[in-house]
Parts: sequence; C-alpha cells; structure tokens
Amino acid sequence: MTDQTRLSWTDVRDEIRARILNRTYAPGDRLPRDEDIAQEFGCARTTVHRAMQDLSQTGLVERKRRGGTHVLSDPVTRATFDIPITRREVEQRGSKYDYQLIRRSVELTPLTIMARFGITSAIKMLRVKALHLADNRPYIFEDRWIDLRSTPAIMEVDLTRQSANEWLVHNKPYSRLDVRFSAMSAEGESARFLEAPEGSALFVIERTTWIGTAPITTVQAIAAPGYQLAAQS
Amino acid sequence: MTDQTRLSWTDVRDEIRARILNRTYAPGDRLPRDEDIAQEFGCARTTVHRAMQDLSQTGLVERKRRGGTHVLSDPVTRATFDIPITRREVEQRGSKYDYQLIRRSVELTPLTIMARFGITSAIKMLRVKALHLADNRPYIFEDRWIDLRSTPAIMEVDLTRQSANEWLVHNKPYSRLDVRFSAMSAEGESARFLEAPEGSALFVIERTTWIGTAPITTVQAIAAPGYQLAAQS
DNA sequence: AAGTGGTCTAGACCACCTT
DNA sequence: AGGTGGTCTAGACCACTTG
Repeated sequence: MTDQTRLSWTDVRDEIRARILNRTYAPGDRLPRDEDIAQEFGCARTTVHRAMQDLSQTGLVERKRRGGTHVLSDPVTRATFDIPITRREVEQRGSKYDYQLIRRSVELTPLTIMARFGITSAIKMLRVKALHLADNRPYIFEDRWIDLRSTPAIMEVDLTRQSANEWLVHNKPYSRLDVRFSAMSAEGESARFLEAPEGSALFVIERTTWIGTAPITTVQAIAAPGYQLAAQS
Repeated sequence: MTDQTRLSWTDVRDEIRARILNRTYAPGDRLPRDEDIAQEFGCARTTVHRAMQDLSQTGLVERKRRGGTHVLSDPVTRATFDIPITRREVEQRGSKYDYQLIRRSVELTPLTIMARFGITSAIKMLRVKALHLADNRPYIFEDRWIDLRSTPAIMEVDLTRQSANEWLVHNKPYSRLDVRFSAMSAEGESARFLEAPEGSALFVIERTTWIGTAPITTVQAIAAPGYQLAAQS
C-alpha cells in the first residue's frame, strides 16, 4: 500500500530542513539541483522551488543561479518584528490610549537628522514632540522630523488631536524604511516626560522613511522603562 | 507600437503597491480577485499570486481564502533583523575578535529561566558566562543556560577555546526561536565585565531556542554601550 | 559556454472561509 | 454552498554566474 497523498511544498521544505539539521547536507554543502530533488520526491520542480524559496528566506540556504543551492555555513538568527502604531499597540494590550502634543515647530535640520536621511544640506522641517500614554502613564516619547517637501499636508493637520505617527501611517505610505534599536539613559526631556528617574535605561526605536529617494519622516521613539520588543515567530 | 516586454511579477507587485499608495485601493478596501487582476494585466493568475504573496509578506495586504485580498487598514512597520554569530559580527566590521570564558557551572534553573523556556519544574542546566571582545575591548557579555537533556554533548566542549554561542550555532540547529530586545542599566557583573559605568544604558538581546518542544538554550546577551541593531532592509 | 535557479503559462483541483 | 486564494503539474524560456 503506497501513500496516495500528494506532496506539498511544505513537506519538501520540512524534509530538506530535516536533512540540513541531520547534517545529511552539512553547512557549506551544495544541495542537489532542484530538478534532481524533484525527481527524488516525485514532484514538479516548481514545488521544490517553492520549498527552497522558503528555506532561503529563513536564512538556512543560499541560492545562486549557476552556483546552485548551498547550506549556509554561518547561520544567522533571523527574526521579523512588527512595530504597530502606538495607539494600536496600547489598545491591544487592553490599556487606555492617550496622546499629548508637546511641541510643534519648524526648524532647520541639524547634522544628526541630515545623516539619518542621507541629505547634505540643512532644510526646514516640521518638528513634533509628543507623548503617548497607556492607562494615563507615559509610554513613549517621540521626537519627529517631517519633510515638508514630500509631506506638505501635515501642516494642515491638527496634531493636538491626532498623532503625527497615526496620520502618517494612514496617509503617507513609504517605499523605503530604516529601523534601528538602541538603548539610552534617561536625561532631560526624556526623563521628565516619561517620568523616569534620570539615568534609567530606556529602549529607543529610530525609524526613518522615504518615498522613492525623498525623505518623509524620521522619528526617535523612546519607550518608558520596562519596554520590551518581541519577535513575531 | 506596443510594449512587447513580458510582464513580471515584480511589475504587478509594483503597480498594485502604487495603487495602494495612490489610494486607488484605500486602506480596508477589498482588491479585485487575482483572476480579474490577471486579466487586466494580461498575465497568468500565478503571476498575480506571486506578486500578492510578496505584498502580503510585507504586511501591506491581507489575504484570506474566501474573503479575498484586503488592504490593511492599520499598517505595521515590519522589519527583519539578522543577528549573526558574535565573532562574525565583529570580524565583519574589520575588528579583532576575542573571547573569554568567565564561568561554567551546573545549576538549578531559577524561575526566570524556567519562564523563558516555558517549563514548570526546575532542572539542572549548564550555565556559561562569557565575554566577547572587539579590538580588545568588551563587546558583549553573555549569560547562557543550556539544557543538558537536549544537548549533552556541550559537556565535552572546551568552552575556553570556543564560545558556546558558536558551538551551538554550528552543531545544534533549532526549530523554534524567541527573541526579545530591551534596555537595562549597567550594574554589578554587567558593568564590571563590559567596563561600563554603573547605571549606563545597555542594549539587551534575549534569545531562547527549542528543538521541537525541548529547550536547547537561552541567553541574555548584554552589549557594551553604544551598540545599535539595524534592520536589514 | 553551459549549467542552474527564476519565472511564466494554462489548466486543474483543493482547502478554507464567509455568507 | 459557493467563491476565493493556495497549490500542483508540465513544459518552456530566460537570466545570471561561474568555470
């Protein structure tokens, strides 16, 4: 009695992955051609391709056109993070969300901001400082710069009622993104607004977006003590 | 004269994405069926499917079997991070890598560690504290627990010569992974080994792996001040 | 120059979910 | 119950890259 079930690409993926874990295919090894694997499994090459595509995205193998498929010899830990809108993040935890505009001004970009955008001359941008609260406690303090050339409409938005964060997400999609995580000590504004003791460790998310090559916004979001970011899966 | 070039799935993806950015398809909207889009573009449904697959992975749309494809109304920022082996990370920056074993012991797991693994009874695990150096300066201090049931071979490894980090990556693949980022203040051991002033902000990566449901290892890696983690793309 | 992965097509069937 | 996305097949051609 033979197995009548049709092979799916996940089956192929799992078997190949198992062999890599087994060291049947050891780090650095070259795997058989897709076509040979297809023959071994008795499926179409497309199915093998789909499986390999997944393994490649996971960072387990590397594929090159003429070079074939190789097991990566220095595996990396690859994790995907979803960074939601702050309001949504707070509400999903079942907390009450509030938002306060702290300051709104038009300023010349300092060097640090120019560097983030990769531009070489200072220009005037809208700068917005704001505080997100969860259950009436400070949650995230953000210091944001918005390029008025790509996003002039932001000038008409009432930022006392709606966060720039939220307006941008709903009205200004980006094509390129840069995200960085780091840690900093609470000091001055960040300590005051987050009601954190001076010197306490804060988690910082820095996010910069462009549309094409045109800057949209860059934000430094500083989270209150205890903040933790977890990978999705 | 008509365009003779064959349409590729990236073209379809780019056009659909443009329409989403355009608000031709607004947040929350349902997109036409794959087949209709295929007809509009004059390509096979498979090609549209490939494009949609990409948009779905990027977090721009959501697809459900009978429900069709919808533009996400609360877009999330999705970023993928590669966390390489520490040695490789240091060497790729062109720095000299060194490693020191600080302590090696067999201990009962405290509650915090049991929680990370999701186990309910304390067991004895190998605990390894070590320091990674870049150009002779402290770079990352790690405190690691290794489950001897899943990874007994670690007892035979000379951890004064090779980091547990590296041995595990090359010899013990995992099937499940949990990663968390946070910030903490330098204190006690972390301050001493990283040569960081007490109270300075440190970036912390917490990584836990399992094979099936069996714990392999959990590590708290504390980076020296100034450490920054950037998204791949 | 040739081998390998990448993609496209056309058609079929399946699986899931919403109505 | 029916519509939609998910997948599989078989064959073809293309594009990259390495020997």
